[in-house]
Amino acid sequence: MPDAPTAKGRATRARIVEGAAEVLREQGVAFATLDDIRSRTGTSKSQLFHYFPDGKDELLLAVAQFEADRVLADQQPHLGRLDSWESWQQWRDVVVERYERQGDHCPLGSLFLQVGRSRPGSRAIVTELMRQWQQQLAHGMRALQANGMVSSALDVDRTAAALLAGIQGGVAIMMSTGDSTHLKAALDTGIAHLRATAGEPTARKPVRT
Amino acid sequence: MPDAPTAKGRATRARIVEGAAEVLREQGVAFATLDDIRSRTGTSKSQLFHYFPDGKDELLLAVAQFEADRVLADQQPHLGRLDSWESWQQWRDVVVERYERQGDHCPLGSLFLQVGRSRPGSRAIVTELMRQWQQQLAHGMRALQANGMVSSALDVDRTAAALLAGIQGGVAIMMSTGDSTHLKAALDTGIAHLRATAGEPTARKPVRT
DNA sequence: TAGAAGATGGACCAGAAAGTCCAGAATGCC
DNA sequence: GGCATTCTGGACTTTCTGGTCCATCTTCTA
Repeated sequence: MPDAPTAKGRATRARIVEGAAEVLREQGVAFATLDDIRSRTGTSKSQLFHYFPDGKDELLLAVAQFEADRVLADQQPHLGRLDSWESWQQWRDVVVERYERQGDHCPLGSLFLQVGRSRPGSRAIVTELMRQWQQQLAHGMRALQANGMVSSALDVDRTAAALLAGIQGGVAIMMSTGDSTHLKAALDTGIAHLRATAGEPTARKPVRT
Repeated sequence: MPDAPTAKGRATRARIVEGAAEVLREQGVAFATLDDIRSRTGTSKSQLFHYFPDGKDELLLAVAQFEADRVLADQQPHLGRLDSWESWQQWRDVVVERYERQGDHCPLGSLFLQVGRSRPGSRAIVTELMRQWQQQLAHGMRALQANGMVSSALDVDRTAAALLAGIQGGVAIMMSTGDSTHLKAALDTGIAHLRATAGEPTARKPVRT
């Protein structure tokens, strides 16, 4: 049941997904019950199973997709325009701010664990998110190369992969410890690494916390 | 009940923790029941609650500590002797190999989610693990500095934090996608970043957080 | 050796939560 | 307006699982 036939149905379905996302973010996937979601969204049990016939797993998967879409959307328009040091810096700040605001909860990570890595669905969502994210980072790095701001010898794909890993790990550590130091370190070091290849041995000091 | 009075009791307790760790790694925390653990370890319900009076949460926490201890132990002795490029490379290989073998399951991450970040216990375990890990990385970097192989102006703590974040993220991505590319990229880029500072007496300005 | 403390087995309980079902209201379509 | 489809409400069932309880066996100690 990907789409409901009527407008009313679609609205209800959307309400369920969004409300479920809220509940999951607040309580954690492991502790959220269908009844919590039901009461939060003002729906009945039958509605939940009407729109998600395969039950909780299907709903969780829908929420995962919903959250995954937000991840990249929240980084725009900066992520799409990484063609100057300034825009990289702005993007960096947005990422830090977004995850600091999100607090100590990773909707996607926990959803993934709950639904189970075996399910192709959940894996596909995460894989695709990572692919797009990394691709946009790489695109930004190539833009810098085109502007002569970064060495053309830089292995863009590997560097983008490393930066993405740093972000993910920084977020993960922040979820665990409540401290965003590692996220900032990963971002700043990653950007510094780019700058270091610019060919200028002169130092820069543009990073702020 | 941190320790059992008799040797037999201690052995049973250890058997429970180790068996539980196996079950959790195989099935995932979300799907493992006390009965699974009970049958795997050849114990009875009463034994479980005899050694872990606070029930499942306490057992999970003990398993988390058990797994956390293994993480650093598995990286030794390399992690403790990061004083040459060769040893860094060996350590890098061990980390990749360890996590590739572990497959698509992160015992610690899922345990953390299940027990709940609110609990001080689980947070403390992860925080302490990250602290020690990062400290050993920083120690290795300082050894390189002492040998003149890395610029003395390098902000060791920040670089170590970034590298740690990269590892965590690389592992997380590997869990999700089954691909260790990001982990390798994070490690290799991190080490390359160190090497790049080798001949630079003039330093980038370190950034404090 | 006898009593106490610890360890073990397993039946039993209680609550929770996913999922089912059907009646009835709303809505869209001709 | 009337029929068909969709949507909604909520009671009910069923299964699962964490946790309790107590009787019994083993081990240690005085």
